[in-house]
Amino acid sequence: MQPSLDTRYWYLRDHQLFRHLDSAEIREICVVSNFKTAKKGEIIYFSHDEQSRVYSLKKGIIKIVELSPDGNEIIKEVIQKGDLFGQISLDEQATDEYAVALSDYVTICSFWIEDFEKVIQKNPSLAVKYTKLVGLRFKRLENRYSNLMFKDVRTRLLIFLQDWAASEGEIEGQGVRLKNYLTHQDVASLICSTRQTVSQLFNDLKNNGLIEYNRTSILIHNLNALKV
Amino acid sequence: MQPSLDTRYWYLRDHQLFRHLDSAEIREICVVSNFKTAKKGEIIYFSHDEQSRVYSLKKGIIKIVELSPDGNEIIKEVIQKGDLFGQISLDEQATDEYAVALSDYVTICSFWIEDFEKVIQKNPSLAVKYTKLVGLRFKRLENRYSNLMFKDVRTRLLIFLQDWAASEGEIEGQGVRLKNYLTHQDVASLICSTRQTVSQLFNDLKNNGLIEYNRTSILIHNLNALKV
DNA sequence: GTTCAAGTGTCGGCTTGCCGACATACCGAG
DNA sequence: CTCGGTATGTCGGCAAGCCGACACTTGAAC
Repeated sequence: MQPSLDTRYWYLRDHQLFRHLDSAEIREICVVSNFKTAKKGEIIYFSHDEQSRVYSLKKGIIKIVELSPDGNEIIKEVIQKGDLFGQISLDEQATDEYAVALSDYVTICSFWIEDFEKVIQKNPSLAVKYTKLVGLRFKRLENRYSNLMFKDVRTRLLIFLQDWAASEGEIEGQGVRLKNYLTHQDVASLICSTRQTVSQLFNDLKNNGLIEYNRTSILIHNLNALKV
Repeated sequence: MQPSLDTRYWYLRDHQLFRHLDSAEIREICVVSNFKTAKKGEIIYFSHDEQSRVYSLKKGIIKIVELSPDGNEIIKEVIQKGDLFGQISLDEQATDEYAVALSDYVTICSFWIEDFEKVIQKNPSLAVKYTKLVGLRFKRLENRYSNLMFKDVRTRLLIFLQDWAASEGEIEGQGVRLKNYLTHQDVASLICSTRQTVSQLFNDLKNNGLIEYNRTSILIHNLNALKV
């Protein structure tokens, strides 16, 4: 069930990638866009047709997951509103990854990479913006990689919390509050550790008075105190 | 000492990124290009001016290195002919990384990212190609990342040898020969391990009759026998 | 309210592979 | 040839953190 052209128009117009285009250009892009919704727990893409697409998250939160050979899941990324995912490198290579909705009311918008390439070809400034976005994602991954190499689990968790707080935290008194949509297992998978270790570290932090938390929310009393 | 415009022209023309451009376009790019050479052991870039550049390796082999907070070096990538490196995300963000020539006769070509952006603006099809190249690097990094998460050191070394053999190996009888320009320390840093462990594993492989090696060359008797 | 599955807390044992220490081998410069 | 610096070989001790096991908590479904 596709939303009306108008709705799509307003979403695209709102996206940092398309903001600077004029309305005729946006309308053109509208035509080749595809919208989809999902609710918590649903798997969002997997099939082959859907692997040749670039996605953008309009609403909600999702995680990108890949299964390891031995069946463990690795979370490659948590995607926020506005982020791009899917075949952002614009090649056709198949992957084993899929996306899972972590919240209700997930809405995503997607393009065939062929269509998207055409759009890029037509809008040089879009080309530059897109290139930079992909580059940014590269940097982010590089960062995770070097953390994994150099920091122990505890430090990785602290960095993870800081990043999370920086991107989504809401200031509350002296501290920062996070809406917690991740399980310990999720966090473990994001920082390359195990459920048990994460659970233990969270309790350490709690006992040291650095955070409060429950299943739905995390309160970091003082961001600076988390600094390594 | 810059090579002649002609030399530059032929190099750029040869690069997969620019191959489809016409000669006038390439000449324009020539003007903003910058060439540099180095020999084994030399450090290639470090300063701030040189961090706002995109590089392409014309000849030789180099490694991209970053120092960890505690002084250990992490090899982020071994760069082969034609590969891009440097500020490929096209932002200005400073990094602590630098490049070291692993062979003699290293030649690199670079662009100011501002210039490069202009080139992209003029040739949006270049943006698509560039994005795909970055995407390739992204995939490679993702792979390393998931290996690091899921495989033990021994397996990572085996995978590393297979990849190396696939990209540079020369068939010799039943096996594959590699020109060995990496020290155990280098290999360790690439697969996230330590010198000692790598040394030990290499000897295991040798004792099991899977490989022969010395400082300058590695012979893998049978690639399939390395398969995990 | 009851039920049940998913998420969390906690405990030891155990393994990997890191680390320091030191010996040895190799190679280019003089 | 000798020297010195770099690369490699090898050992044992040690710690991080993984893993299985199991109990407890929570919240949504009925």
